[in-house]
This record gives sequence, structure tokens and C-alpha cells, in this order.
Amino acid sequence: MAKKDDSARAPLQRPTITLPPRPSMEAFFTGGPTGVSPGPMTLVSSFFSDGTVDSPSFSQLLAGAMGSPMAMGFLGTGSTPNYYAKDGGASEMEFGLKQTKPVNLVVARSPLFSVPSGLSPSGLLNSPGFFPPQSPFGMSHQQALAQVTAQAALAHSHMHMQQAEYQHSSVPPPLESLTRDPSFTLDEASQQSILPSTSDMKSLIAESTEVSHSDRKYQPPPSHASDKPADDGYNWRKYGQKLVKGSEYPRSYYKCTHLNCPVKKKIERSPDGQITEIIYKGQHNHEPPPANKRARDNSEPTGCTNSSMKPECGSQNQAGILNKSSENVQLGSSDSEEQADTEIADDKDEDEPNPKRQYVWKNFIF
DNA sequence: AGCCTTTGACCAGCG
DNA sequence: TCGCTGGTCAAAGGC
Repeated sequence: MAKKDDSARAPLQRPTITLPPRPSMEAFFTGGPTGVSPGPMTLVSSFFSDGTVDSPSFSQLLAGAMGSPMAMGFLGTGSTPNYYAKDGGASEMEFGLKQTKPVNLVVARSPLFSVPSGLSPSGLLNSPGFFPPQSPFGMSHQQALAQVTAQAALAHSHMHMQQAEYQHSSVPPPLESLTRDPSFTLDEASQQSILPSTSDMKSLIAESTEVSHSDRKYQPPPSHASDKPADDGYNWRKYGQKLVKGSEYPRSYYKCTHLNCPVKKKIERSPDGQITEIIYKGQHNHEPPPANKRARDNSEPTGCTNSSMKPECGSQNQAGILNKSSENVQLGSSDSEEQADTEIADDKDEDEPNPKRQYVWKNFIF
């Protein structure tokens, strides 16, 4: 592995957005009723401050996401492209119509988002306060949340956070304000059909959660699993590692260990073990192995660290498919929670099927 | 014993 | 054609 110069750590080529200083993300989760986890909407809403002139409303953001050619391209509002297809491909990403495996999915994370203990991403996704378990349009609330959250993160990067005061008031943002907004319609969301499948999003989010946790208190991973990709329900075997040009960190190559399964994924990790980028490629042609059959280090399958989320974890066997392009949701640099970078872009017509399309989410952390 | 990671070498695509 | 680069192979060793 090539020695890295710290001065070169900062992303150089990716569009970035610098966030103004803000209170800890922890505060986002402390405003609700005692002992009650905030709903996804609450969480998302927390990203927005009222009265911020240059901050689009949640509805606006949502509309932008829903209206973009690829809802994954959450940024249809002219913001810095933060989500783009790695290699244009296609897809059958038809949420609700074909929820299966990810063709290519890249996940990235950042310390921007953090999920407090007791509240897993899955929990957020399943919160009844967000979307109905399944919209009549075939788009799950998880998928919608993924969209909204990503966009929220983006929006967050454009505004000055005022939650400190907001959170202290212990009054969670009203979900109604979001759900009532005319611009917020599941119909629109479902029509975009661009989000990764439910299971994929869970995986992505789960992975992000792992990172966020590590941010709080980094602990060296088990020696044997030191380079294990974030668990997404499948078993992976590393078959290569390389320092690619333009990448800040070495990239590891993994294959799904299932017989004849063509799925691969590439993961970039920072020196401290944090995943900076994950790229899924291909579609699983099998169901995720049962928890007891997964790799020995998968003690917490799918990133479900909260026992209360077990049922959610179980739903993961619907190998999600991410056929739409998406890439780079970069929410914050690794060295500062005060910043968030977001990249989303779609470089091709999402109607074109392309099994090779890769999806990248960078530094997307809850 | 089986599966994993590591790592240098090799291969293919592209300009 | 050549060099660069990303991706993959496969031997060796570890757990």
C-alpha cells in the first residue's frame, strides 16, 4: 500500500460542499419524547432550519429529488451534482416492480449523520412516522427515506444549522409539515424508480451506521475481519486490493462467495478503517444466506445493531436491486463533522438497461 | 479442513 | 504500438 500524504487526503476531484459549523448531530435525536426514537421524518426534518433564506424547504428538496431523472439524483435543484452513474448502465430499477438485487451500488459515508444507540437506520426506515410500510406506488418508505435523507443531507450542506436551539426546545419537527406539503407525494417518488431496493438501502445505511459509530469511538476491528466489507447480508471474499489513481485510499475487491454469484463490490477505506466508498456491481442470483450461515464476523447482520430491529433485518433477504445509476453521496469530510459533501449525478438515461452500471455512495453516513 | 486475507503478477481496455 | 490504469488471478499463509 502506498504511503499516503496527509496533505493529499482531502478529496480533490469530487464536488464538495462545505457546511457551516453546527452542533453535534447527536442533537438531532434528542429532541423527541423521552425514550422515543424520532421518526425518519423527524430526523430528516432536523436537517433543516427554519428561516434560513438560502435553504430550500424540505418540500422543495423533496420535489427536486422526486423530480430528478433519477430520484437518486436527489439534486435536481441545481446544486452540486452529487450522485452520478459510474458507468452508465441501466436498469431495471423499478422499485416496487422489481425489487431485487443491486447491479451496482456505491455507498459512501461520512461522519455527518449518526444514529444514536437504540435507533438503527433500519429503525428509521421502518418508523411509522415516515412512510407507510409500502406505498401504493410500489416504493417503500425505506426507499423514499433514502431519497429524502440523502437530499436532506445535501440541503443541510447549504444552510446554517440552527438546530441547537431547536433541539433544546425538545420539540421535534412536525412531520405533518412534510407530509402535508403538496410537493411531497409518493406518487412522484415512485415514478422515479431510481432508488436502490429496500434491502440495498438498508445495507447502505447500515454500513453508514457502522461508520458513524466508529466515529464516536473508534475501535479496531477484529483482526480477521479487519478488512471485511460492511455486512449487507451476503458473504464476501476479498480477492484483490489496489491503490487506484485518483482515489485517496486503497480499493479492495470483494466477490460474493455464493456459488456462481457474479456480484462484486469495491470498497475504499481510509487508513483508520473507515469505509469511504462502496461500489456494488452485478446482481445477486440468490437469496442472502441465513444469519447463521454468514461469515463468522457477521455478528450483526445488515448492520442491525439494535435488537429491536431484528425483524427488519430479516426482511433483507429480498436482495435489492439497484439498477439505476447513482453515485457519490458525500456527506461530510472524514476530518470534520462540520462539513458535508454531496455528489449525485446521473450521466445517462436511466431507461437504458445496463447490468454494468455501478452505484456509488460516498461518505454517506447517518 | 475449509475459508479467508494478502499481495505481486498478469490481463485487458483505453488514450 | 506503447504505457498507464483498473481489475483479476492465484500462491502463500493465517485463522
